[in-house]
Amino acid sequence: MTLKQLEAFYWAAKLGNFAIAAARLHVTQSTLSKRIAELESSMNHLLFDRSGKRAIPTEAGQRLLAVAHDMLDLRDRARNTVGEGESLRGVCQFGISELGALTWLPKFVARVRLEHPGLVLRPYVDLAGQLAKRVARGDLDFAVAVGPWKEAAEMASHAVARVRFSWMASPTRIGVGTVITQECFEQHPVITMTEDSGLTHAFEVWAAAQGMQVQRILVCNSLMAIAGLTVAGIGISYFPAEFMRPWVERGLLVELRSEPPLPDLEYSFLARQDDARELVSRIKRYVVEEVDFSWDTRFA
Amino acid sequence: MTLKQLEAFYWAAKLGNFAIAAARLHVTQSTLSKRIAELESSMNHLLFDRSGKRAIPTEAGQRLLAVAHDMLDLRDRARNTVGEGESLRGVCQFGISELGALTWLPKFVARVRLEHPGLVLRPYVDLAGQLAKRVARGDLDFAVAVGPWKEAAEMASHAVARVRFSWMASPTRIGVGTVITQECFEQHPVITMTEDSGLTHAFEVWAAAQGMQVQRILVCNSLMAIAGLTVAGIGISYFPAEFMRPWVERGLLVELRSEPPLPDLEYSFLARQDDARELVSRIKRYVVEEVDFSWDTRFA
DNA sequence: ACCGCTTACGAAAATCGTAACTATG
DNA sequence: CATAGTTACGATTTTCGTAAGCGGT
Repeated sequence: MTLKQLEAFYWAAKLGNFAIAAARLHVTQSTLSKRIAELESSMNHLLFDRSGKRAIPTEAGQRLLAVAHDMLDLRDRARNTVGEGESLRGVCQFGISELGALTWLPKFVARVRLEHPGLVLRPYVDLAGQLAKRVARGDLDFAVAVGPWKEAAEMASHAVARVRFSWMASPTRIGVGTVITQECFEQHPVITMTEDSGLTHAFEVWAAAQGMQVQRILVCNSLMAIAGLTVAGIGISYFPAEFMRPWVERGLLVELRSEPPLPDLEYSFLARQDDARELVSRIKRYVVEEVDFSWDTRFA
Repeated sequence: MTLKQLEAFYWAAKLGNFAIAAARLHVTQSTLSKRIAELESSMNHLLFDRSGKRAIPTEAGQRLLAVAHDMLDLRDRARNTVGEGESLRGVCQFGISELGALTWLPKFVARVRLEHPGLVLRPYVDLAGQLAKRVARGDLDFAVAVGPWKEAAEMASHAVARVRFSWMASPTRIGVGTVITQECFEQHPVITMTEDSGLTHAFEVWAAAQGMQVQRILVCNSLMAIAGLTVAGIGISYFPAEFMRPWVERGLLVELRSEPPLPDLEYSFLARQDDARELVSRIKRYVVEEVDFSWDTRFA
């Protein structure tokens, strides 16, 4: 029994398909098939029922699956536990949403710089879609963005924060207390971020669920720019409620309820699934600890 | 990183010596050394401080050690969980002490036969020393006996029961309430089991600790025979208190206190350390559950 | 010089991918 | 006939043991 065999078995069982599992592990299907066959023979048990089209784990396979998962987990732990306590060095390129950049990024950077003086951080601010693509390509070590919203098999995501969003507009455009309905979208232009944005994606899902038709005359890739446009009375938009509070308090924007309300957005830590580098797992811990979308650079 | 490497590292760290670890794993020192070197290079960390004579794990090694242990544990679990639920087949030869044979063996056999009709059980009754030797040689799959009392590196033992022992004699030989002291050993012959017995070994340890000189005129390899001799008033001996109660209650024997009292004896499940067969691990569970030295065939 | 580990090297075995093959829906 | 998995086979890589090397005591 080897770790490779267990890994092959695990992913084949998990994905229900040898070919996909093989791709996942960067080996040919033949290799994967053989690894599983070896495992089966070393255990004297068939692990898959191959009669159908999908590869279904047998009873024995089911039992092994849980143990195999723990093994692989432990393998990653072993890899990372060794370098523990030493400070990281090298370069870490990561993606971050604009909102993140304006809220928790400085604290995060400060903390990491303090504990890992030898590590060069290269934050890259962009929309969720772009970030995901870059992580998948390996340009970025990880990203923190809204998601996951495009199912990509090779990506692992881990939710790190929920953020409440509200519709907002300038009080010169819309009365305080107005409830956003389909009607509003006919009267007011909606300003959204570009398509690649996680925010926009969430909005589209929401609008589609209500069967709403929306005129979107303005699309922009910067949250702060949209905020400016909204304050100027160009249209209505939706923002992280907490983050915009200063504007609301100064009377530049009013918060509007909608029926149904916008769902909270989930921000996730996004990395390649097969990236077990110590760098990633350790930095991830800092992200989990430091992410705080209510903290705000503007008032720090 | 492979399981072989982790195993090599684990035993080298645990035993503090590459050569012994290599023997333990049935490979040459060169192979073991290389496996560890590979592990070190795959981790980019030295795992041992080789400066001294003993191989001391480094800081990183220490951390890995715990994880490695869990991994190996999990590997054995993986091997065994797969066949779980199916009934065992084949032959199981195991050793058992006379006391065990007269107490819990029947229940144990009944239970195993019920759940594993395809398994042939071959209990072999002998003294602890012989049993241990046979287990080590591989003649027996396991044994349950007093011990471990000879430190053998390749044996794994797991305590399964404590049994209280008392000095006993015929009331025709010795007054009720007599306290056993050095003096008694000058007046009364002590009947013990042969040297290979765990009981005898425990007695010798005890006697040596008190600095006692003992005349042992009678040595026998059967507990029941010794009981008969003791009832006949030939000498004094020590017995599992609970097991002899029927004799005591019928007035054939009296229980005597000694100063200090005999220690409880620990019975262990004994198997080869490198024997990870499913048979052994599963049968072990039955032993642990069924061992009960107070149950008694004579009255079942 | 001995002990404990590493290195060199060659034989044996494994691993892996290409490509052909088989079975299922 | 297309999809999903297995088998055959040869090239490459890995693994392992023997034996020599090497650095402390």
